[in-house]
Amino acid sequence: MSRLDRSLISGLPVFEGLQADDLDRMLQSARSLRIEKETPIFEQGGEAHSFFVLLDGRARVVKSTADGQQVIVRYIVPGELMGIAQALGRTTYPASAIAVLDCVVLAWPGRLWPEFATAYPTFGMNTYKTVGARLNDVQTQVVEMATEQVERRVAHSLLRLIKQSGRKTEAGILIDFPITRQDIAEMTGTTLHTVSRLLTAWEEKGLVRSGRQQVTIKEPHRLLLLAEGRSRQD
Amino acid sequence: MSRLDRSLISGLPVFEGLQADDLDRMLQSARSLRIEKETPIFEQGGEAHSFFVLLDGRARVVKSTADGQQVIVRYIVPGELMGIAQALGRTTYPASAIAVLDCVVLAWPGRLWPEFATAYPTFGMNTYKTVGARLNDVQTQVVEMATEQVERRVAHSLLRLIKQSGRKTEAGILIDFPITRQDIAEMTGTTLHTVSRLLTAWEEKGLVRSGRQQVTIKEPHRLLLLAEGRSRQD
DNA sequence: CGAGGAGTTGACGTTGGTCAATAAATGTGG
DNA sequence: CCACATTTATTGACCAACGTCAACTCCTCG
Repeated sequence: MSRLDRSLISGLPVFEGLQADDLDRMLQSARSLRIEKETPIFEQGGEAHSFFVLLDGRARVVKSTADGQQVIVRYIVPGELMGIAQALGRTTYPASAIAVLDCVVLAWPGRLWPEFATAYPTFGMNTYKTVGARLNDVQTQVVEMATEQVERRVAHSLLRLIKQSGRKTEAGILIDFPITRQDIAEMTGTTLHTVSRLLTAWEEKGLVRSGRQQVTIKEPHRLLLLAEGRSRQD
Repeated sequence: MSRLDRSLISGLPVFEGLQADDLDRMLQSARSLRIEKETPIFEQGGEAHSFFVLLDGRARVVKSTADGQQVIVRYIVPGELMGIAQALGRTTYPASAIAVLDCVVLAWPGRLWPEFATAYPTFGMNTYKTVGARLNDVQTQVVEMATEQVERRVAHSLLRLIKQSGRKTEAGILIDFPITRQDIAEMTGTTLHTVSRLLTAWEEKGLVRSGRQQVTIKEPHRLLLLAEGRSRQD
């Protein structure tokens, strides 16, 4: 089996502050996996056998209800942790992760978590910082869902997406992975119909440009005004 | 200053697995505080100087938007941690906590967190377990807000409240602290009007009994059916 | 070239929010 | 202990946001 090079992870925020030989030792227990587009990386309710760092591609984290409805909790971009149930004392995954594009991930056996946390306290702290940020994100999302109406929620979601995963183009900032109306609906608690109507309305106003499985924000600033609810009437 | 006795905390889940002398040492750096009803314990955006265990009373954790709207993120009952920003690498509190009743809390200086986590790893793990449970809770709440309509959300909220804070009475299970229609609305992302209408409707069906600042669930099972969306038509 | 996935758009109805008025309970000061 | 203010709750009338249903178009892939 080919050795994993330290340079794969040395630049990532989660591994910041770790010594070169720490990184090497951590990599010795890692496996690298390729996951094909639209296949699951781990599944809700399944035993939390591994935790992961996404090296390449994009993943979406999805939580489903008993009756089959689902919500996209977040998107994961390269460099980010996922599936860290073990770090939170869980034995099963609370959500599923699905590759949005072909992905490369590093996977560590979940049972190594306690050793890692004590052997590399910086890594532990960095991980918990991530957890803290995510907890805050999802709480913010609850607040948005409770207080904002659909138009603002969708606007906020798009802004978050370009912040995390935007690529500058001539036309504006492109969300850098395929995303459908349905996906946006599942992130914001609405229907693909409403998302479609919003996007066409915004397109007419020159805020966005959208097509099949892609959205470009042409005027982030004006979309932000809309998201914040200033920008009285159209 | 009076010494704090180990029996204050020895039975609490967060301190499970710790030695008696560990508990004693931890208590040496704790202060005990009384907080009056309706006053803040810590405030959103404020410097995270301390973390807390609630010993007596009830607290509500509230997150507000820039424009003053607020959402009740959760209620805290005796024995639970709160304000653990430091454990998640945060320097400010992401939400406020307000005493719902007169409260007694133990407070530790936030800067002690790193020492605690290394000196008492069990405590650290227990804390992160709590964080994991809360992250899961709030993600579940997002799913509910995205997929369920108001009636079911309110039903779910009440069920969660009696689970966490219910007291058996002759009439049914009482939510064991003062809670207004407005509070329930802020937990579920609706208005006090809608909550009022729902409660009176449920009262007519014999599911609950409610009055000023109090709610009793008479038939938890039937309310659960309603929350789960089985129980077709009325 | 055909099938299936993604998107658009119109018509319609319902949920639940907004506005407003009133009542009931609690607290406060004289 | 009573008068009055304040907080909490109830209820009706109205209507808008947005979900549902349905039909149709346009891509893309095999």
